[in-house]
Amino acid sequence: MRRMTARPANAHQARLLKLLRDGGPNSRAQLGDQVDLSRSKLAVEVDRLLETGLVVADGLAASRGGRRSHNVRLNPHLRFLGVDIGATSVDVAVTNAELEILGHINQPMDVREGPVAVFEQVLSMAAKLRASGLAEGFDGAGIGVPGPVRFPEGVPVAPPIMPGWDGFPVREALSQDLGCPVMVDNDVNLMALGEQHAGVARTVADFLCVKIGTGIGCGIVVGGQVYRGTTGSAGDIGHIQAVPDGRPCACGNRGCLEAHFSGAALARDAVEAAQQGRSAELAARLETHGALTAADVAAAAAAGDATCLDLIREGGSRTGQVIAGLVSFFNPGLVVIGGGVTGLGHTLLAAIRTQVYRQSLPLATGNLPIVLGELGPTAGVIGAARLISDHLFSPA
Amino acid sequence: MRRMTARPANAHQARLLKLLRDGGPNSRAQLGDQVDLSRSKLAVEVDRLLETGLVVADGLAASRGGRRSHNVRLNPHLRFLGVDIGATSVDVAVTNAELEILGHINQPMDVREGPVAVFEQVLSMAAKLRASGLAEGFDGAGIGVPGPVRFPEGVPVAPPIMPGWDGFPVREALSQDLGCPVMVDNDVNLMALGEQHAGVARTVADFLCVKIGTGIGCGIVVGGQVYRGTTGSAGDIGHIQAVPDGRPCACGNRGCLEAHFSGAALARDAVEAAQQGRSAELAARLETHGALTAADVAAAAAAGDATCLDLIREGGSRTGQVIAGLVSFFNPGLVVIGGGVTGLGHTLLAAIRTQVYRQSLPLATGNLPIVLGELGPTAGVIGAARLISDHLFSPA
DNA sequence: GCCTCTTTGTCCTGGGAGTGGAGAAAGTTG
DNA sequence: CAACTTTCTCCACTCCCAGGACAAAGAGGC
Repeated sequence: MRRMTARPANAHQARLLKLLRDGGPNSRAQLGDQVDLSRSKLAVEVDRLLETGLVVADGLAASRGGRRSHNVRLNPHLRFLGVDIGATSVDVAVTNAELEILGHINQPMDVREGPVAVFEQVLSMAAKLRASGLAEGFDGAGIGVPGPVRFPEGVPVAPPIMPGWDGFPVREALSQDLGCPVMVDNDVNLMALGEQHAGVARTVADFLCVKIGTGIGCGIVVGGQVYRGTTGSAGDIGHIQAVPDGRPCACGNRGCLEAHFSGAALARDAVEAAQQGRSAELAARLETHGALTAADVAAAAAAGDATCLDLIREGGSRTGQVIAGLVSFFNPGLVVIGGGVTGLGHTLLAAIRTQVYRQSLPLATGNLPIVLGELGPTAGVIGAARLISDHLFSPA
Repeated sequence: MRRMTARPANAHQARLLKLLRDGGPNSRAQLGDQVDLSRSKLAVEVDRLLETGLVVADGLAASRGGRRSHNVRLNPHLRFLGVDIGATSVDVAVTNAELEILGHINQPMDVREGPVAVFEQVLSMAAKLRASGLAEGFDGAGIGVPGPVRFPEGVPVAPPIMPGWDGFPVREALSQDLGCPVMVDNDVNLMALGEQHAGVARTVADFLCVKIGTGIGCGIVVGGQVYRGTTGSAGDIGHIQAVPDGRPCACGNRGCLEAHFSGAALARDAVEAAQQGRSAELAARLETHGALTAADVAAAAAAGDATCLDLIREGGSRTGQVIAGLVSFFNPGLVVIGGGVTGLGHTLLAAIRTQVYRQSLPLATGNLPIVLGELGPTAGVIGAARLISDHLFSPA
C-alpha cells in the first residue's frame, strides 16, 4: 500500500485532525461544535481532508434528534511506529492514527552496543509487527532515546549512558530505513507526552514527569508543550546533588541523586545487603539468579522484607527531597512518577510524598497530586506516536 | 489631558505597536520590512493606529536612496507608571511608551505596614512625579510585589513576608485610585521582564533571573514568556533546602536557602561576626550605625575584610549549589543574578559560578553565561512598565 | 400513516478584506 | 537635467467566508 504523505494545508485542518485523533470518529456537526468555523467553511475543509485520504467517511452517526450526521474518522490504515529505547531494553509498538496501540513488543537490549546494532534490532522488531499483519507500512515514527537530543535535528548530544551515539543522525538514518518521517526526543519527554495524551496528565497544562529507571530524568511540560531547554538537556535531574559529599557518581561529582537512587543504584544496594546478610530474602534471590535488580527489591519488599522497605523508603526520601526543590521552583499542577522503579509502588510514592509535602511551601503543594503514571511501559511508545502525529498533523 | 484608552484592534496592530515600542520611531517602509503584510494593508493598519491616537506622525525619515519616508512613533504623551514594592523600599518610575525612564523615585518603606499604607505612599510618590511635569496622567501601571500573585486577578496569595496582603485586590484598588489599567506581578518576574526588555537577556528565549534581596526568588522565562506556575508561586526558591538540618527558617523547615543567604541572613551573620570580634571592620560599622546590612558587608569586603569575604563566598556557594540544581533541571540559556545583594559583586558571582560549573553537567553549563543584571534597581520598574505595555498593546 | 418539529447538509449570494499593479510623488546620483 | 530609487496612494480584481434559503433525513405525537 502506498503510504499517506499528505499534511494539513492550514491550521484549521490541523485542528480537525487533532480533534479526530483525540476524540475518535466524529460527525461533521460535532466537529462544528468544537471549532469556530461556519458550516460552509467546515464542510470545505473536511472535504479537502477527505480528498487527501487522511480522513475517510465512517457511516452514519446516531441521531441527535433530527437528521443523522455522516461520521468522519482518521484513515484506519494509517500506522505510526513508536520506539522507546531504554538503557537495557527496547519497546516498539504500532498504533493507528488515534494512537491506540495495536501491537507492542519489548526486548532486552543494551543501548551501549551503539546505534547501528540497536537500529538493526528495532527494524527487525518493526518488521515482525508488520509481518503479523498489523501494518503494511508506517506513515511516521517517533523514537525516544535515553539521553539529551538536539530536537530540531533529531540528534543525540553528549549522552552520558550512550557512548557511540553522540551526534549520530538518528532521525535521518531511521527515516531512510523506514521510508517515513521520523521525530526523535528524549525518552522522558515522550513518557510525559504519553501520560498527557492518554494517562493521568490529560487535563493539566503544567506538570512534571519523573522517570526513575536505570537513570533518573524528568519531563517538563509547560502550557501543554514539552519544554526541552536551550541545549535539549532540560529535565536532567539525575545529577542534582541529593547528598552532600555522598557517593561518587559516574559524572565525577559526589552525592548525585542517581548515585543514591535509581535502578542501577538500587541493584547495587540490594547485592550489598544480601552479601552482608541483612536480608535473607535478597540473599536467596541472589543465590538463584546470580544477580539482583530493582524488581527483586520490589518483590522482597512486597513479601515484607524490612531491609528492602528501608532501601525503598530511603531512596524515595532522597528523590522526594530533589522533587521538593523542583516543586518549589516550578510550581507544577501535577507530578507523575514513572519508569521501571514504579514496581516499588506505594511504598516509594509515600516516601516521596512525605518529603515533598514536608519541604515545599503549602501554596505549591496545597493542591498538588503526586501520582504514579497510568500507562506503565506503554507511556513511552504512546508518547512517541504522539510526537510524530503532532508533527504530521501540523501545517507543513 | 484625556488619557488614551484605545487598544489595538487586531494582532497586526499589536505587532506594530510592539515594534514601535522596542525599536523607537520607524518609517512605514521599515515597519513593512519587519512584518509580513502588503503595503496597502500596512498603510491601512498604520492609519487606524494614527486615528486611535496611540501612534503619531513624526516627521520625515532619512532617505534610503529615494523618496523620504514619513516616520511614525508611539504617542510621546503616553505615560506608564512602574511600581516595584520591595520588602524594605518602594521604587516608582514614570516611563514613556517606549519604556524609557523619565523619572524614578526610591523610598524606604516596610511592606509589612500593609497595603493601605503602602499604596498611600505609592500614590504620593506618583503624584510627586506627576507634579514635576513628567506626566499629566498615566495610561497604565505595572506593579510588582514581593510574593506570589494570582496573576489573572492581580491578587497576592499567601505571601509569607507580606502579612495583611493576602487576598487584597491590588489590581482593582490601584486601578481605581490611578484611573488607569493596572497589572500586578511578582517582583522577581518583573525583574526578569526588565532584563529581557532592556538588559542582559534581550536575545535569550529561556533564562532564569535570580534575585537576592531580603529574600530569594527566581524569575523563569520560557520561550520569551514569564512562567508563573499553577498557583503563581513558581520561582519561589528561597525555601529549597540548601543545607540538610541547617538553620531553622521562618517557614518551619530547616536549612532553607533563604535562612543561610539573603539580605536578612547576611545582616544577621554580620552582626554576629562583629559581636564575636571576628571582624574589626564590621564591629566599627555596627558601633556607628547601630545595625548592619548587606551593604555594610559589601563595603567591608571591598576593604578586604577576610571574614566578610568568607561570608559572601559561603553564601554564594550555597546559592550556587541550588542554582546548579535548577540549571540541570531547566537548562537555561542564561542566568542573571540581581537584587540588593548584587552590591557584593564579583566575589559573589565567582562563588556562584564555581559551584554551578562544578556541579552541573557540561552540556547544560557549556555555553551558559552567569552574569549580574545590567539594570540594577531600575530592572523592576522597567519590567513593570513592560508588563502593562504588553497588556495594553495586545488586542482587547 | 401523517403531520410537525428538529437536525444536518448543500448551495448560493453578498460583503469584506487584502493583494498586487499602475502610476504619481519625492529624492538621489552623476 | 536625466535616469534611477524609494515611498506612497489608488484601484480593480480575487478570494474567502459568513450566513440565509432550502432540501434531505429523521424523531415524536396523535
